[in-house]
Amino acid sequence: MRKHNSTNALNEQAILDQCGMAYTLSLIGGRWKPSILWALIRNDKVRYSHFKKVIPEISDRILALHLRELEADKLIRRVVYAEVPPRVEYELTDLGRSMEVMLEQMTTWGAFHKEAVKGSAT
Amino acid sequence: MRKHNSTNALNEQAILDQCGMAYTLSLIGGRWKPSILWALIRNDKVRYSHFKKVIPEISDRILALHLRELEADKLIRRVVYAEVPPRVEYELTDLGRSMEVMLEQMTTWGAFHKEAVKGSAT
DNA sequence: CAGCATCCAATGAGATACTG
DNA sequence: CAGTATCTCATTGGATGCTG
Repeated sequence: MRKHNSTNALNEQAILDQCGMAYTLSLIGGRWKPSILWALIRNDKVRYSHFKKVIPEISDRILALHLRELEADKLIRRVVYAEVPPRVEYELTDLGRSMEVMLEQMTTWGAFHKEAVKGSAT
Repeated sequence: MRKHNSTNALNEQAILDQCGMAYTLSLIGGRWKPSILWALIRNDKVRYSHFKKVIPEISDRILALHLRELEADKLIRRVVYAEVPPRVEYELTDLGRSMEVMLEQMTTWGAFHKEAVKGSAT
């Protein structure tokens, strides 16, 4: 059977359900989500254009897409100012803030791991 | 320019370099890696066939592939017993153990987030 | 400025069959 | 038992151009 309705997607669903860890990964697992989150953590409010400044390589599509996903996951909030030159700011929600420690730990561990591997890790 | 040597890959490299968080994600970011790691955390030694028991949906290819990656990243160790019926056991390295707390935190946060979103998250 | 829409490329994952 | 090889498909990410 070649044409099933995506084993991949089904599998993912199953995993997300059974393992909170995979669930978490799915929330922050986009290519650029770490960078976006990071920018939000360091700055209270971030404008669309600011994202593009701190993450120059990202494309509009991906940025907008990831922002929407994060918003849908209640991690960030989108604040629109109905002004003449459109202005939109993004900020972390409480939920978003609640993952700061986790993200910092990931950063720390990542650095630690990188060191260990470079050296003579077991 | 359509045919560069993978912007995607280059981007990923750049991210990994600047952000330990993304680096960490890249280590545990495979579809099944969480499950594999989880199995390793709960059991000291896990045989190839055991993985397939606890993760029935995984295919041989992906399992072997992920195991190799984790091994390359020094997170797990592959112990081969040159016996008549081939036996191979996998276990966490010290480095692998060092991420237990992080993974647990991710699990906890994931559960927390799931609850929050289900309710009336901000 | 902020952001969609369309289209294309690259990666990751799955099925199946075969081997030491 | 514990894989490997090949091949295909799904998903994700990227480039470009257009709009309110």
